[in-house]
Amino acid sequence: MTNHKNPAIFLASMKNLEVVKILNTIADILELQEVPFKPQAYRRAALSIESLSEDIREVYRRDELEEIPGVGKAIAEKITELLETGKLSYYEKLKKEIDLDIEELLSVPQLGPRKIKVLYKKLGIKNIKNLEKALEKHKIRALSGFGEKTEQILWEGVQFIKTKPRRFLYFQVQPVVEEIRKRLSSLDIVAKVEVAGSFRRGKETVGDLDFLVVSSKPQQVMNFFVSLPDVKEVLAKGTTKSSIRLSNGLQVDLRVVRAKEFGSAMNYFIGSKEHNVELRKFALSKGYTLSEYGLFTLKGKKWITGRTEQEIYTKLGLQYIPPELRENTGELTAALEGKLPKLIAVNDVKGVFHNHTVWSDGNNSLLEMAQKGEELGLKFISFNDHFGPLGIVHPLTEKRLDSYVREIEKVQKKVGIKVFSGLEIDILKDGTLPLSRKKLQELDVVIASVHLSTKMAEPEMTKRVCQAFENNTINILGHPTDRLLEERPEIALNWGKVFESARNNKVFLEINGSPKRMDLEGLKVKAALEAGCKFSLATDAHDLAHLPFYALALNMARRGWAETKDILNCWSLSKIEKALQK
DNA sequence: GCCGTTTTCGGCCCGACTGTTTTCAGTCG
Repeated sequence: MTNHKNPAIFLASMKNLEVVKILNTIADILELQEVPFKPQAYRRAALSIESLSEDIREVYRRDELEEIPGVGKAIAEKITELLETGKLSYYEKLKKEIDLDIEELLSVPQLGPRKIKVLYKKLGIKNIKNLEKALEKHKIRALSGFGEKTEQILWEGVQFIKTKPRRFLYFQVQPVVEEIRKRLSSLDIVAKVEVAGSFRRGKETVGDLDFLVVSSKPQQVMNFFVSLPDVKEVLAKGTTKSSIRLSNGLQVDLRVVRAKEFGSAMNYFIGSKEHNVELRKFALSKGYTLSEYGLFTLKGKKWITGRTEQEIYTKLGLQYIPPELRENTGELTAALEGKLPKLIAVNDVKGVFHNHTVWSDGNNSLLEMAQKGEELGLKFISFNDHFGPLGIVHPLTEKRLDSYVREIEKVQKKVGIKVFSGLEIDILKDGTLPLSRKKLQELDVVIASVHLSTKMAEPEMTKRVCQAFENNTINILGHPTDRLLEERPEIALNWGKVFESARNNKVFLEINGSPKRMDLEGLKVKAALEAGCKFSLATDAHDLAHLPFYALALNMARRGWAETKDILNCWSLSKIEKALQK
């Protein structure tokens, strides 16, 4: 589990993403040129590199590029050229050959490589601008293979990406999921309803929603589905598969299946696509073929199983893989070797860290928050109101700190759960904290976060954070990337160094469940875990209503392969207190 | 271009829906 040998992890390195993007564009171009099979190869390589948990330059330095799955001699040579010279002659050559903005055109719904090729050849369309003009002049319906309807769809597609809705927050679609589930369940003809897709995998944002229904009357279910309230547009309607778009822009897909197909259909619909592709290949290697209709023998296509997901994985000789792990980041190999982690469940969480009150920028009192925590069945709650320089909303000051701590002691006497005193303190520009070591040691839980001067370059920001760790008064690094989903990018950090320093200085990395933060996310949790780090789950609550956010943090911990031994919140109170001593 | 518990050659995940067709190609998930 632990891999301390190589701390030089550099997640989501710009270099990695650069390489990924070029490999994917090469695949796009080759697809356009109708080169068989190569596009897949480039995409597979790109995907592996995308989920790499270290800087590809490190892999290159060790001369291990060809050990990346999907990277062989030819692609390794291309990556080498790219890393050594910053350019790739093969890529430049391909770009010249096609001379159009393939990436942009592919982003138009219903427009793929084949149509793009025709549009280019017949009308010289190179980008969306050209496309829109041709659509306006109704030039496209005249082309063979195209028609009035296609023209209409492409027009809508172009308009759609102009006002393209962002990805939706998990938290934001949660009530939509419940509403649709409730409505579908209310039908007598529906035997079973489940949500699949990236929502089911617990991703922090989702592009669309996928529902699966068991019913013997599919047509009736479809009629009901496309006439749900709030449907703005019906994108497709068939006997087993339909798609709608809600007025907020969220697309919802529905598939109706038979009971004996339910497991295989769930598996297919939960994805991820990359996981499915690998699983199907794996099935082939075992003499089976897997589709949404079930697991069949390769010869004779005899139905083997498909009623439940568990049966499919078992039949293939694999451990059951929980949806959160299905991202093709090594779960298949682990399942084959029986080495999947035992993921934490909501009942494993004994309490919550990082809660704000009226003492800084929260809406409720210490007592109200503690009582609500008790009501939720928690065993402890940690108060971490803001402490820092100007720029933070209504922070605690040194003057008010003593009365804050005394107030927390009073609250402790009034509730039946453990109440920890603490702060969320700013990490200043130079890596110091705006409060003395002595004062900090009087508190139970010190969370330190970056709030100000967030645009620092990577080396300086890394130094700033690691230096703060080395002062040895910090228990937890708050919202480590400082990102806000769809709003604000991550701060620039060398994650390998940060993880290493956190491990050495016994600083827990926060998994912050505030819906817009969801920080750290799964892939980084996994990388930090491999570097030997431990974590704390945070609500970042500023209101009573925010206390349940730890369930969202839990999603990310699960996606990051974390177990109870890795998460502070799951430990006994005495063990927590010991771990927090500085 | 990659890869191997049928393989170093000959495969490469699978099926629904739609539009333009007159039996299928393209796109999507």
